[in-house]
Amino acid sequence: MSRRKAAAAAAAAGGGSMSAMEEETADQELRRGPWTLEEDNLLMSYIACHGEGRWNLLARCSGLKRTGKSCRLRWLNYLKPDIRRGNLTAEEQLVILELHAKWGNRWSRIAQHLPGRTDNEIKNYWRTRVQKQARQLKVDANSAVFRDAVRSYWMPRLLHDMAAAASSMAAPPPLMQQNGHCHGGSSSQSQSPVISDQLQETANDVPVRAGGGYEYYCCPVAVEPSPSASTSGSTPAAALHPVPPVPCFSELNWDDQYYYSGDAQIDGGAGTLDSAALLGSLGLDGLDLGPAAESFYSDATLLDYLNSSCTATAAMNTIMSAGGGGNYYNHCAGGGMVDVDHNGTTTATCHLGTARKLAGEWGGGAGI
DNA sequence: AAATCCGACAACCGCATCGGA
DNA sequence: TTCCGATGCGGTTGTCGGATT
Repeated sequence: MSRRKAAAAAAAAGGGSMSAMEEETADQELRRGPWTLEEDNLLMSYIACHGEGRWNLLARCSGLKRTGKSCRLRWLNYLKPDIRRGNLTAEEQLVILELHAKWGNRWSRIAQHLPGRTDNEIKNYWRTRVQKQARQLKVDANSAVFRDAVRSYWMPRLLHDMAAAASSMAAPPPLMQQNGHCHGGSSSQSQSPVISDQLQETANDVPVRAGGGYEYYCCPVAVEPSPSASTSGSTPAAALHPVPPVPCFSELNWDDQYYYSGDAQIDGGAGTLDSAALLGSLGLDGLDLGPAAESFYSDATLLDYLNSSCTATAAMNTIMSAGGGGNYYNHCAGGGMVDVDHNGTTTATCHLGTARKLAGEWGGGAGI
């Protein structure tokens, strides 16, 4: 749009038609482009006195030579006091990836679940980071292949970053390092995940789930969130996940799980997992598994998963959840992950190699 | 050192929706 | 019911600074 057009629009928004001369005047006076400090101060002081809203009136009365739209955008995206600045955390990125998979380009809706973040910021993140990865893979960012790749590689990576950040004193779990796909122990910042290689591999592997050395157990299921619980929790992720009225992980019989071999389910009842020993082996002594277990929200599908997957991985999920302090994801285990999204999707992914490793290390692996 | 490229993000635009007259 | 202004939303562009050539 030309500046003249913008000026005309601004004048129209101001409430009346204008003559050619008035249009010319508006054209000359209307400011565009980056905001100056003086303009910001003017806008902030006006809003401090009169409050938000009535943006066109604000634009006319504040002395700002801007359109009401421009004022609103500047305030909402930059000046508003509760705006969070800085890089998106791994947790926030996870939320974005999850919610975008669910809702698509509903930036404003997604932003509602990330307090302090604007739709514009999320949109930019998606375009600059996520779509870039898709471009490099030569796949559509909205394609199933890309979503699979994100879920299988990017998300676990972010989960690992979250856990590492929350339990920085603890050494990375051994199983996190023995899987080349999980970037275990990587200290690279989560803000700019370098996943192209992994996603490239994923793009090749995902369509061939069997026989590529991977076995997945994925079980998406819709779970409507409880509106009343949407405000619980102090973190954005916590706010996303109300406690469901279903049995939690702690109620499961740890001695009566099954191991998932990919080819067959093998009764793992003989392998008793000692949670304390598990914690110790991970350098997470003293962690209270209770809250972690509580955070391991469950539903019928998740229980199905637990009954058909690796006990050790499930334990790892719980432990990492405790280490991460979050109750959103439960957690990357060397390429395997359980994702319990209480806004809609439960997805469990188990990496066979990890299952074997865990089972072998921790005493329940007979037959895997 | 200059030119170019590229990522990040602020800002703009058109359109849709809402609400009041 | 219709009109119109205000507001919100998503797509796109512009700008800037750092990295690379």
